[in-house]
Amino acid sequence: MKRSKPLLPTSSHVTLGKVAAACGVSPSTVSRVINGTAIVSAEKQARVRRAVEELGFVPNTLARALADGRTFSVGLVAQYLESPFYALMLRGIEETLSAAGYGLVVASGHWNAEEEARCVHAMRMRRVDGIIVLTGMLEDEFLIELARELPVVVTGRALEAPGLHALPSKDFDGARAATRHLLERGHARIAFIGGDVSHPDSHERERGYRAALAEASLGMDPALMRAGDYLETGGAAATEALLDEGVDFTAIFAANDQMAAGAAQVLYRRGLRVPEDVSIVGFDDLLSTAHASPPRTTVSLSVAELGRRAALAILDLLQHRAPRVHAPEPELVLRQSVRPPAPQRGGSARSMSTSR
Amino acid sequence: MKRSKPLLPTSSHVTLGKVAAACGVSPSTVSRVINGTAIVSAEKQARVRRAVEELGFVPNTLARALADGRTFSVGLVAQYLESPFYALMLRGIEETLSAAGYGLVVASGHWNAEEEARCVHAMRMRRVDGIIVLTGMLEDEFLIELARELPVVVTGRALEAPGLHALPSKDFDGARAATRHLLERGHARIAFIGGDVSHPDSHERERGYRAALAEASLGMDPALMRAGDYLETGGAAATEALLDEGVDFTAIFAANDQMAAGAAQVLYRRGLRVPEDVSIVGFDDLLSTAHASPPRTTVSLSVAELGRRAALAILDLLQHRAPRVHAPEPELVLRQSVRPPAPQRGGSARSMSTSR
DNA sequence: CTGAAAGCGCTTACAG
DNA sequence: CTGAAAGCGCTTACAG
Repeated sequence: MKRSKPLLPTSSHVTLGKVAAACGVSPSTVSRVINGTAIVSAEKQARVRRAVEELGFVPNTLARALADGRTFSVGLVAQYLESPFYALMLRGIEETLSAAGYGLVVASGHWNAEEEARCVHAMRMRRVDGIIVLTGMLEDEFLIELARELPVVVTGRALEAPGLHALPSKDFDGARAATRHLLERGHARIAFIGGDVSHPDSHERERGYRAALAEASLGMDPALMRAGDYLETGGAAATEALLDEGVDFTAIFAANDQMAAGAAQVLYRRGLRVPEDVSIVGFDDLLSTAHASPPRTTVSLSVAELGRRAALAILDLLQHRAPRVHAPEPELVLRQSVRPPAPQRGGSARSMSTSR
Repeated sequence: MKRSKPLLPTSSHVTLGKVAAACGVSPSTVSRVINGTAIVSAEKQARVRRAVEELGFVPNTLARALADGRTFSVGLVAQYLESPFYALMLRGIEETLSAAGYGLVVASGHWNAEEEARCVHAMRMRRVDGIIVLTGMLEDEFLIELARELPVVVTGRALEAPGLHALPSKDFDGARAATRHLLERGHARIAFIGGDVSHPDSHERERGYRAALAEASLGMDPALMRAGDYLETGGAAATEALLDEGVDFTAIFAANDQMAAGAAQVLYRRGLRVPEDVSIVGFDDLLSTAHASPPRTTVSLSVAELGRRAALAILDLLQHRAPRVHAPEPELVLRQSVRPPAPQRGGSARSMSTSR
């Protein structure tokens, strides 16, 4: 059984000129039928299409870009590509851009302004039509100036400037909702594990926690507030400290899911059960959070959808339309890591941990 | 306080020609100093560099590519970007390519040959210098033909052809090691949850399981072998079936970590503890596996490192060197989800689950 | 060491 | 409706 067509019936060596020669029309005409950019007689259309097919012509986007100034590709400055958070974001972005015929050039800045600037520079050399920046450490001013050169979309911060669209997330609201949830379930001693303070959202998440406590007329206990880094190890370390110092708490609100996972792990190791002994709420709603044991309650940022919207925003900008999109509202996702605190017959996290 | 320099001292509108005009040399000379492609008098070098600096010249990679045929970018055909597995891979690839001055164009094929072929086509229009394909469903023949057009690296399969380098992983060995580990710990009733059968590696992983059992002279019990899909939900469903059907088992070997997470979740929900009641071993060593509660034993494929090597391989190919790299050896990572089976005082998974 | 010239593969006014 | 021509921003033999 023979194939009627080769599997890969295309060649990069065939040029528009050769196609033109092959079917006896001018290059201009070939260009026009390929791009549908002008009316061409049906007869020539057919001839051209056949030749394109037969020769396996693969149009050279670079040459096109050089001629008309558009590369149909956008640059993405991410931070840590191995992070499940960026993975979700990337999913949404790639999906949307691909569907619109755009290519995606990615680079990661590792939360370092200089690296991010290098990424931006590399992308400009490649003449991407626009750039999406995922939070990061670049100064607002830098982005504003960049947006004078080409369309820019940035997530995770609020910013207004010509040619620039920002998609800030309501971290404050989300964190407040998470904390309120714990309060409503009867927790009064809620530990907070903060994010990396160099990330702007970590302040907002902490503010949300503080606000909810204040609304409940609960005083702030510094012993309950722990520094973290948005990584599992940070969540684990903070939880260990909490336990080792004998701090009294019945619940933990971690500023992201990765830290919540680290916290859960330490509790597990110390023989404390979630949610029987300690309740936990995280933030972000990573894929793995729903599949933890037990599934963890968290604040969903709809990260993949955020990515989609960032992509839609850059697409708008590229078409000279003002983007209307904004980040999805944070949403509390109830799962099984929260329960009212155990009655105080010596069952707080503290006494259990010290009793071991 | 004023800045001495603007934050973004570059402009895409400055061309090499303008730089040349600005400092009174020919474009050729500017090109030569920028690329260090020929000896230029120190005096002119200095003049050119100053002009480049002052005008904020950003070389146009596209024009360069058109002139000399190299884009310095490579295409990556991934499958599901939101998957933690691809996230790790991407990390390793981007890191290596960036360091070498290459750009990365990503697209996802969603385990669908047609979509993957579309990705490949889009990348060839962009004239990437080479393509990395992460497993996927493209026929071997397709890749072989593609490699005649440009360098290709493919992970997850064994394949030899000119211009192509494959990085198959030893899934069989890994799976056998995982199963042996369970056997050595005294488990005889080991359930196996298989991967998506359309992925080539799932067969190898199943073969490894079978081989280990055979070596231990244990008969194959079909009731212990469950179909999965490499997703948490599949692992959960398989585990539920196992429990509901009252199958007798003391351990589970899941063909990947995501299914292991799903399995653990179901066990948790049914009141079975890991590892006290049931031991679990997964595969891949995703970031979240080390941070599960309890941390799960798994087979590490060193995915990020695999990504790095795939990138090194394409770099070799691009430099007309024969790649020497191969995938890292799978490695059993011992954590806390395995323990010898409980003594048979009615403590098997089966009796516990039915006693609830 | 350096410049003028041709060419990379397209697109797009400009004239029919 | 269609073609010849110029131009996009570089690089690279080719001659000094």
